[in-house]
Amino acid sequence: MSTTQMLKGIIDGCLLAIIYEKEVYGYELAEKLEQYGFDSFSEGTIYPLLIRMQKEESVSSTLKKSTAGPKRKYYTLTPKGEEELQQFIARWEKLQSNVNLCLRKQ
Amino acid sequence: MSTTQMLKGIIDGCLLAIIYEKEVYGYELAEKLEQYGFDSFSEGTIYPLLIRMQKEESVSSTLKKSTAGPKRKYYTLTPKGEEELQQFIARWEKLQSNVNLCLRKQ
DNA sequence: TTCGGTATCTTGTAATGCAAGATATGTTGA
DNA sequence: TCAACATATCTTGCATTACAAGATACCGAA
Repeated sequence: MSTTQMLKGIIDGCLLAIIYEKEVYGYELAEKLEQYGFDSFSEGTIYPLLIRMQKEESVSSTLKKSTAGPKRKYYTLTPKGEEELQQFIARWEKLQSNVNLCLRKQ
Repeated sequence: MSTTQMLKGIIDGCLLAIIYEKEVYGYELAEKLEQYGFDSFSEGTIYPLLIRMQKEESVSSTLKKSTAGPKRKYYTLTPKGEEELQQFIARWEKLQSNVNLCLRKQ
């Protein structure tokens, strides 16, 4: 993952972090991101990302019955996903530092 | 500018911040970004951005002779650009806080 | 006069976030 | 019973983006 991916891929990292914390399903992820202050990540953003991440073997999923509604697809991190989370954190911290260097000057 | 633009448009904000600090030309901007820790923003990224920002009247430019080489196009912020810089700073701070909320949990 | 460094710009590509909407399941109440 | 609603996932198509690669041009010095 290059710097490009970093700039564009901030949500990926957030998803990894939330999944790491606790097994969650897609719909729940959208709600959590909103709780954390993001302005509305539609499912049109999240589901394709989860599918991609599963194809890349960063997450795995299992279907479970819901109390109300169709089956939920719960996601957990694979070892590869955990590694990617660590790499994301490192890149995110570098990005923060770089951008803040640009801004501090004024 | 939406959240999408925010995620993708971090470099825009950095350019605005650097130009605000001091009149600069494109080639110089690429060097500064590298100084600040960014991993190599090629001119293929920066020049199209500057052209777009000028079209949107966030920056204005004047040509000046160089000590060595072709004329340099020096950029300064317009009032609109200054306003956008302030908006970028606000969005950047919100983004930092949101992402760090996701990460802090683990 | 040619070579290397400086400087800007263009073209084409892959990836991204998302709006919009399709699809499916379960609960509830009229 | 069955219509309405909330839950839940997935797909399609679009505009934007960062960037690699390379074209163009100018200048000074060897």
